[in-house]
Amino acid sequence: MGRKRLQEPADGRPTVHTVAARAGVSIASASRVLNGVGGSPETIRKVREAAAEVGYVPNAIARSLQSQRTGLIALAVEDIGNPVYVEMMRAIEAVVASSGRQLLVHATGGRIDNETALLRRLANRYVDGMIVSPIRVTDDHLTALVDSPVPVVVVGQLGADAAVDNVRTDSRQGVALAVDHLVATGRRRIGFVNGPLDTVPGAARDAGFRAAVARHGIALDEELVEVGDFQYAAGRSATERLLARTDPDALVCANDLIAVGALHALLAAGRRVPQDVAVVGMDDTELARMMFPQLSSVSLGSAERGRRAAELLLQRIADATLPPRREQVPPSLTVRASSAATLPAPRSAAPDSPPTTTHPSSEGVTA
Amino acid sequence: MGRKRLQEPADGRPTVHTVAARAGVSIASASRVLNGVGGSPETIRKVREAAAEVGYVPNAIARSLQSQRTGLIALAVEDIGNPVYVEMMRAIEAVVASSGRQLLVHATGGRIDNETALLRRLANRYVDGMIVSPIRVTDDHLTALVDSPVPVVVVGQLGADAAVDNVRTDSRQGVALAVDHLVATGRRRIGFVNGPLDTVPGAARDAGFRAAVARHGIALDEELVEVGDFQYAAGRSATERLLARTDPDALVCANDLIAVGALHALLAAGRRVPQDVAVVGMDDTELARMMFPQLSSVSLGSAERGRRAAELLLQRIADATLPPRREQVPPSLTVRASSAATLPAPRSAAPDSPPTTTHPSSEGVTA
DNA sequence: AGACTCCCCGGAAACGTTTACAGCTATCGG
DNA sequence: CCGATAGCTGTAAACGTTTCCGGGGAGTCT
Repeated sequence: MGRKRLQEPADGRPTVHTVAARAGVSIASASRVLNGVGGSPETIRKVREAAAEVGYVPNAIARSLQSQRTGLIALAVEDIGNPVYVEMMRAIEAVVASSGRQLLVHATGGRIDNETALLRRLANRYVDGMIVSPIRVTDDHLTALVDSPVPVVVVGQLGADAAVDNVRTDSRQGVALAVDHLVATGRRRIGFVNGPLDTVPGAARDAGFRAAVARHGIALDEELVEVGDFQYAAGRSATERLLARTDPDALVCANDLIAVGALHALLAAGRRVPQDVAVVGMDDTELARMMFPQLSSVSLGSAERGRRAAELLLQRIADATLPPRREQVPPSLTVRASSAATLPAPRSAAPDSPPTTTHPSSEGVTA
Repeated sequence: MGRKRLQEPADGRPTVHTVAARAGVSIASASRVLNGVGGSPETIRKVREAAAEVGYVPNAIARSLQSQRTGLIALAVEDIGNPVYVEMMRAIEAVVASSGRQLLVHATGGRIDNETALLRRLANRYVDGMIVSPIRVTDDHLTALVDSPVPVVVVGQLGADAAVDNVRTDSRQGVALAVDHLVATGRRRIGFVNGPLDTVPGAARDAGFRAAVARHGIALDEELVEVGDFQYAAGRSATERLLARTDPDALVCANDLIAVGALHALLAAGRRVPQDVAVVGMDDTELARMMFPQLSSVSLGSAERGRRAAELLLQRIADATLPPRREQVPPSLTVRASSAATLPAPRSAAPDSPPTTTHPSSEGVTA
């Protein structure tokens, strides 16, 4: 009658009230037992029994409302299909899961407004923190990052003074590794298939390529540079455009998807890889090992960056007063068949036959 | 002093109380205005103004507690790196996002206990529904599915009588398409590289392969069948084992990752594809188009299945009383370079390799 | 003018949990 | 033997929102 609270929701699902009533104790005691803090042996027994009998499962939302956290970590990346993000996601997931939390994945499609909206929406507190790997950064975006109501860690370049936890790599140096390797193996007409220049990685890689080429005293022929999206199809058509107007002996590609596209364009154009044209990709994803010939690729440590970003985030969630930190993961080059220095003898083949390639060695050599 | 409720949390973040106090109205009125239901023009103005001034953002958790839903949909798949799941995920994400919800992705790693635990954890109501694509199914699992406290849709085969929404394909028929195509192009010693037989898709594909081969009157040589995981590396080593003991003229692979591994093993063993050995993969992922030679592959409509599963789930969330439904997506075969060559029917005289006719065509022919 | 309708508003309950607080009992030390 | 202390328990507040309900005012129709 004069009960203050419905003990059994219309739903029929048991709540802590149900358990408490059945065990003949107060909800406070029930809650304490269920959380493993306090309670006499007798109470513990009764509550455990009652909970088991009614099949009680705590409501995560009510708990979150009370505890002010959800146990969810968000990850926002551009393209969930890009294997580099898959690797990063796996690494993040491992750390996040080991802290008992779950990962919520957002695909932004590279649309900046999308991402900013996401950041603003963080204010509603549905996640405890967020890892974001922005491909484009605007001022609006940056302020949204800085005064985000929940901890945010950025994977990728960011303005030097931004007060945001940040894990980055040096993709300029990454491109330099590729160029150095190609120059060292005798290549001189080195082409570059990049992603959009208005993206952070695109701009960095462009700068890195120009600097590296210049460092080797090579005058850069602008015809050797082509731009498309960071995708397979775009990489292929960009390479086709490049091949239509000039004749490179090597190609540096801004990521592995582009490199695979380039590989197809080259083979379709009758170029042999690596005999006629060496190809080096970037990100060193599983895809690089899966191609034939296997792709040389510059690792930007995406898994490692993901792992560190997740750790930074967890630390910041634990202690919001930490100063903003920045970590850097060095790039490294793995040389495989697509740019092998020593060329195996090609099979005797008709000029128009499909290109013969080197045997897929199971692994490459890390430089 | 005698205030019943703190109007301003220690946090400093504005709540609906803050807004109401600032606007000089009750929290009920504030809430109504913020939700766009009711309110006089004057009240609306005041509340909107107050909300803007304090930068109010509703707390998603409190809202969820009240409304009994979170706006989250979970997706549980075995391997987030498998492109087939990426495609499925993309399709699901599109539907889910269009309903204003968000997708929560779980990677189960194929461990069944993991998945069952996930299902049980659903009871804590953190998500409004779940799409799961189980690779193994046990009784325990099945009961967890059936009496799940929140709506669940299964992508994949499931016992005929299970009262769970279910979107499936006919992978036996899918394998049959591959075998028919290979037989029609003159292949006779057709090998099969499958995934584990204790998985649902593995078992179905095995049965489909045996039935299809038998239907063509070919006595199956058990040496032509090999089993590994549904992964690239496993596909490669399984194919190596197969090649070490016998000599197929075609390979059907249980998914595209296996097919890529097979491709590598074949090329490493000096076999030409498709001249010596034709290869057909399964799932028809982007990977199939990215390989060289491009892979023929049987599409099992993963994107379509994902899309339909998401729609079923949304419908069930809207109306829990719907009867369990089952939908089926037909498989289809796309022929590309990896199985394009027709083998001369008589095996008696074919010492010389046929001329190479394949080059990476941009697309294949759908059968 | 009175009754009826419609709309708006505020109070308060509700969602399901955790936890601060206070009261109680039992034990123990002095 | 008495006071302090420790451990357990129950009451109630709190997390932030939505929503039911009743009251009141304005407008309309008879």
